[in-house]
Formats: sequence, C-alpha cells, structure tokens
Amino acid sequence: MKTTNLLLGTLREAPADAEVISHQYMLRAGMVRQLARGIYTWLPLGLRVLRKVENIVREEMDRAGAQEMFMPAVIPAELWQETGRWDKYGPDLLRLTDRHDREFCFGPTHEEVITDLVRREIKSYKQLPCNFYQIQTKFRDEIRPRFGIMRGREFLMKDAYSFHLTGDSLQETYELMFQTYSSIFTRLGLYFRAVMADSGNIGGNSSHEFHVLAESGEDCIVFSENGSYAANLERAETMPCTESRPIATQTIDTVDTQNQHSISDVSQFLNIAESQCVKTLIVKGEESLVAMVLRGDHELNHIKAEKLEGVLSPLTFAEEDEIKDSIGCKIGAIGPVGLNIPVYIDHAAGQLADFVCGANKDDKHLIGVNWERDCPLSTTVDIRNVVEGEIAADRSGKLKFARGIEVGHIFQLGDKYSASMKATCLDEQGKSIKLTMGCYGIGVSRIVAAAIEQNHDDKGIIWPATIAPFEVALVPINMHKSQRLRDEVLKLYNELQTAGIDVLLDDRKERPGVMFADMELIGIPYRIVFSEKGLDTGKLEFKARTDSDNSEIELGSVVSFLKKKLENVR
RNA sequence: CGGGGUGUAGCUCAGCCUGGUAGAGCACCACGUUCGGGACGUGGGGGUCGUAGGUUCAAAUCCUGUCACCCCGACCA
Repeated sequence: MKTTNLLLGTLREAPADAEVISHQYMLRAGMVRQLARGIYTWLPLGLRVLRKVENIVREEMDRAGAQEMFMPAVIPAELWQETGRWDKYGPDLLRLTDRHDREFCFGPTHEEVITDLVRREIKSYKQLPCNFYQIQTKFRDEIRPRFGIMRGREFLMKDAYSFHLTGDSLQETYELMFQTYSSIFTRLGLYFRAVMADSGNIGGNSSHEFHVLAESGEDCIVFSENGSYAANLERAETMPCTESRPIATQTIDTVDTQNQHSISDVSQFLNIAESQCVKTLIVKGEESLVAMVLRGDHELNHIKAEKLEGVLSPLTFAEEDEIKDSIGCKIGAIGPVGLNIPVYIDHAAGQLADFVCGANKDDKHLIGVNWERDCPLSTTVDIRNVVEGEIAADRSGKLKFARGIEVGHIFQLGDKYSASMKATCLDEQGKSIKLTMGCYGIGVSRIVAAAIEQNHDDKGIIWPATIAPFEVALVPINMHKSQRLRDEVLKLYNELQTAGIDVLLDDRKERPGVMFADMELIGIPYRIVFSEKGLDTGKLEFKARTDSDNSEIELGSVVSFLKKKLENVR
C-alpha cells in the first residue's frame, strides 16, 4: 500500500472528548471515527488491524476444531421469549419492530439462535460434542458507552457455543477453549491473565475471564503472589475466619454521635479504628428489607450480596424513607443490634469484639458491642470485596490487585438454554438427553483498543507485529527530486510485497519530519529510510518502533532481514 | 436513570460575563521559497455559532425548551 492511496487521517490533536489513550490514538491515527454514541466507522487503517486480530482468532478457533458459521444479527423476539430473556435482559437489548409489527432484537449474544439451530440439526450423540462460532457485529445498548472502541454499543465479537452429552465432555471442551484463548492472546502479543469470574447474566456455573493488564482497565483483578489464585474482584472469595473471636472486655453503652454519619466520621469522632466499627447496609429484599453487616473498612460485594436468599436481584439499596419506616432512624445510625429484619453478617464482621455500630436511633451509636451477648450472631457469610494483602482463598499467598480489560470470557452454561428451549438428542441407548452447553466470547474490536492501552508511548501506538496494520514503513526522503531514489524504493517495495510482507510506502510529497511522525503515530513496527546519501553507500537506515536509535542495513539484504524479523509473526 | 459539564470551520479553542461587522492556530487549495524530525511567505475556500422558541431596534452573547456529546455512579466482550 502507498500512503497516497490510503485514507491516512492522522490528526495532530486529539478530539477533546477522547479520554483514554487508546481512544485518542485511534482517532489521531485515523483508525476510527464516531458516528453516534458508542458507534464507530472503521477507516481502512483501523480495519486492517481489526482483520488481523480476527484472523488470529479464527485460525486458533479452527485449530481447536470449532466450526465457523454466521448467524443473523436481527433475531425474532419469540426465541428470546422462550428463554425468558426478552423480559429479563432489560434496556440493553435493542428492540426493533418490522413493518408487520413483529418484534425483533439486534442480537447482543446468540445463545438462543444457536440453541434453536442445534435442536433442529443435532439428532444423535454421534454428532457431539460440537463447537460453533461466528465473528459478528453485536449491539448492546449500554447505559454508558465510553472510552471509544473499548466500550462501544456496537462491537465486533467472536462468540462460540459448544454442545455436549455430558458434563465431562463440556469440561474437556472448556479446558480446550481455555488453552485456545491463551494461545490467541499470546499470539496477539498481549500481556494477559486468566481469572475466575462471575458468570453475570449469561448464566451458568464455572466461568473464567481473560484480562489484558492495563492501568485504564475497568475491572479489578486479584491474584496471589505465586499466581495460583486469580479472580475478578467481583468473584474473589474471602475465607471464613478460623481463629476464635476475642473475648468481650467492654460493656455495651450508647454514645451521642450528633452529625457523625459515615464510618470515617464516627471512627474519627470516637477515636476508634474503622476496622473496629461495623457498618450496616440496607438493601431491598423479596419480602422485607435486608441488612448487610460489614466491618467498617470493608466494601460490600454487590454480586455476592444479590445471590443471597431473599435479596432482590439486581441489588438495590433501600430508600431513605423506607429505612425510616422500617428501622426508625436515618442511614448514618443503623446497626445490627435489635434489628427486626433479616441480617447477613460478613465473616470478618462476625470476628469483632467490643465493636462500634449504629444504635438505630438518630445521632446515637453503640460502643463495646459484642456478638451473642448483645446481638444474635447467625452463620456468617462472604459478602465483601477482598482487600489487597489478605490471604488468597486457596492459601497460596497474599493477594495483589491489578487493573484489567476484559477481552475474553468462557462459561460452562450447563442446561440453562437447552432446558428452556428443549434442545435434546438421542444417546447410545436411544434415550433422549438434554444437551449441556458452554459458551466462549472474545471482544475482537475491544482487543484493538486494549492492545493500544498496553503498547504505546508519547509518539503514538506501538503495535505488536502480529496485528500491526503494516509491518514495515518505507520512508524515502526527497523522492520527488530523485529518479534514482524513486526507482530503488519502488523496486524494494515490490520485492517486499512479493515476499508477502505488509509494506506501507510513504510516497507523499512531505517533509521527512511529517512522515516520521505519522509512521510513529500509526505504530508501524519497522521503518526503513531511503536517502540519496544511503544509496551512495549502499546502506539504508533501519529502526524498529521500539528502538531508540537507527541502525544500518545493506540495501541488498533488506528482504531477508525483515523476513527474519517477522519470522514468528506468521 | 441520577449528578456534573460542553456544543462556534475537519481538529484544538478564543469571543459570551458587559448584546452591535464571526475570529486564531492546525488542517485543506494555489503559487513561491524550503526539505533528515510535525517549515515559511503570499493568496484562497470553508461556519444559518447544535436546534426550536422568546426578549430586543439588534442575539454566538440574555431567557426557556429540546437534542447531541463527554465525565462520575449501577451493565458487560
């Protein structure tokens, strides 16, 4: 490709509304342009990267024996009604009506469509296990799309669905997909981690996420020192305390705490550590309000909380006046003592003795409170986020935190969809068996953004060679002035193309500085500079995007040199 | 949806407070000089100031509605 034949829409300044680096650079490099909120056009340069990512994903999926297909983006409502997700999925589902007033949605995920297909096509255990995938545009009407391509409403996703007769077979494919995902992200040149995850509203049991580590990541991932434990913060378990609770030394007393509402207010006011206070959060339950009791310095884990019996899902905090009606005080003064609603107590809170809590009377707190003596202690539960430094649930060491961008997610769905959609097939005995399912997603377009978040400097993008839009940039200096230079550059350009190398020749009539800056901004991994001076000596300048200085290379050896550099890309 | 903010040329922004001829830099076009790290000069094209209404002799500017976009909280690849 020559730059004069490429829509090279590089910008010197990033649009003001681009917040994260990947969004800024994708706009500045001319990879994408926004059409509407969370909806983008991929320009030729960006599309080249997207396609390379897509191809790596495709190759590895094929290698793992998955079969590619292509499902419709627009899905009839009936299928979604069959699984109940038409009502459950909520406003993220973009709903459409056709000219006959028939309802459809733009598919945000395709469990229903594939299950419908499989229940029609798969009749015998001999056809199992099977794994189908597609690479397709999805639409999720997210509440808040942000960070450009990273969280768009329309995005490109690889989604795969496997079907099995037994759980063991599912487990086998699940593990194969785990390996496949690891190969994919390795080939993409990304620094990533697989972590245990919550399965969210896709449903199912076992689930892992693949995260690209980057400061701007929206997720917090948690891992132990030796790495054997790794989980999303949403999912990371805390351990029940094994030591026995300290014995009570204080007597319970009521203190005046006027205008002290938050845990930090109260702990400062009473000069007591936050960890010696107890906070009581009130959420909506199925029948009444429900209390969540945590140590003052801990945070409630919403995912864990909404899975508890009697708690409304999605987790919703009680309104101020509901609390007033039910408990009789304001939010800043609630405590577990004498509460007349169901109470869930976190493991760590259950370990406290002589603690401080709200008195369920405005402007009053209790001090010297002890479980059992002053307040019944039910079985404690895990309802908080783990904190950095505590011991991992598998006892493999202290936990560390990192930020991650979720680029892949694999689930064992079990029979969630096959049951409601009656997807069965016959086993060896001719008996009808309900199918067991797995599903495996990769955010293809998100990977492009994640790769930039992880690989950039102040000059622009630094693409891993496997997904760079071009592998080599040829930058001739003053080509328009020298026929000899032009001939030599074109000769090499053709040779590189013949050798199957993705080469971009900057044939614009620009000053060198402009060309250098653009090639660096768009992140081409290797650059070769042509000049009259170089031709005289038979040597060209070579610089990798990551090099700080130029090196020399013989004109005649460029092709073999680059081929060697790019060896492991292919 | 709640809270905050912004809409003026393709991009970055000034002008608005205090109403009176719509601006700058970059980008774009032409010519010339430059030419190994985002050059310079001269000339040029491009904006119903998001949109609708109101106040006024007069609105980018003041008022009201509305829409879009961005940021902060609950969703997810």
